[in-house]
Amino acid sequence: MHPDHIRARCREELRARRMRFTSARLSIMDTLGASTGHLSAAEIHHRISTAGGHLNLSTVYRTLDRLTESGLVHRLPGQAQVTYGLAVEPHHHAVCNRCGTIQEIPAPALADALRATAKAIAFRPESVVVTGLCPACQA
Amino acid sequence: MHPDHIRARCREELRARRMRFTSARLSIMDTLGASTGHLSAAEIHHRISTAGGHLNLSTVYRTLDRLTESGLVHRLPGQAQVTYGLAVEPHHHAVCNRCGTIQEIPAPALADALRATAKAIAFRPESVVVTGLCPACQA
DNA sequence: TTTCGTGCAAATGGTTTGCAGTGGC
DNA sequence: GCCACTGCAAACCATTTGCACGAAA
Repeated sequence: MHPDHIRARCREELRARRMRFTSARLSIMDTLGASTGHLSAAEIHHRISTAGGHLNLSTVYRTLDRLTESGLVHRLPGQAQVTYGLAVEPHHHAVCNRCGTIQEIPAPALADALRATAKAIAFRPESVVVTGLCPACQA
Repeated sequence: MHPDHIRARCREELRARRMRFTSARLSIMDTLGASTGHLSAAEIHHRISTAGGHLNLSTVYRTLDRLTESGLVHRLPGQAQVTYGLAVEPHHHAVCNRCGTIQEIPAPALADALRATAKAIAFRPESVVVTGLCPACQA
């Protein structure tokens, strides 16, 4: 996603929720936007540091919490640690039970079935995580 | 699942993998079989203790690892802790992002779409976790 | 100026590990 | 008897929390 677009969206969403637009929030959104996959809190912190930024790890955690609550960021529990990604749109993942690799799933087929199934139990779905074995680990 | 059936299956699977049939493994399998939902390591440990059994918590973890590797048990990463359940068959769950409640999803519709989608990326699916908001938390 | 957000450091708690002893095969 | 498995206690490490300072509105 384009940095300017992220900045704009971030500002807008934060304002809508009466949350302040801070550099911590922006740099985390930027970092997530610059990454193709999901990142852990530690990875985000590391990337910001490497890029010359400065942000305390506990602030990363707190900020991710707020952003998750606000719906800007999406949380994905993993085997050992939680990872985060920009909440772009219904976003489906395949997580390998052995090596932990996360890959995106092209959603269309799944989306319809999901909607129907979720409706049956009054559940409002945000994303689907399929766990199993990735191609490499099937050996 | 019936205790005798569990015991038999446990013995059989363990033997097939040259793993020993121990009381720790059996009591964990029993505990999981007696529960309708998934349980955390701590809950399993607590239930065994309450039932008069004795099993060290670290043994519970190690045993669950081995059983998971063996495919007897199924691991489900949650927000704060990992939970485990008997690996009975493609098993689908809806996990609430807010309260963490796990509910089962009647699978049929989802299962077909899943199979097709997974095949496209050569992923071998074991289970599907839908995250979102449960009915109670949609308020 | 009033809150809300952040840095820092210490605490928390689920999970892992080293080592010595025990039980399955 | 051999070696995988277990108990115990200590270590680990991701995440959380308390408090005081600093910055957004």
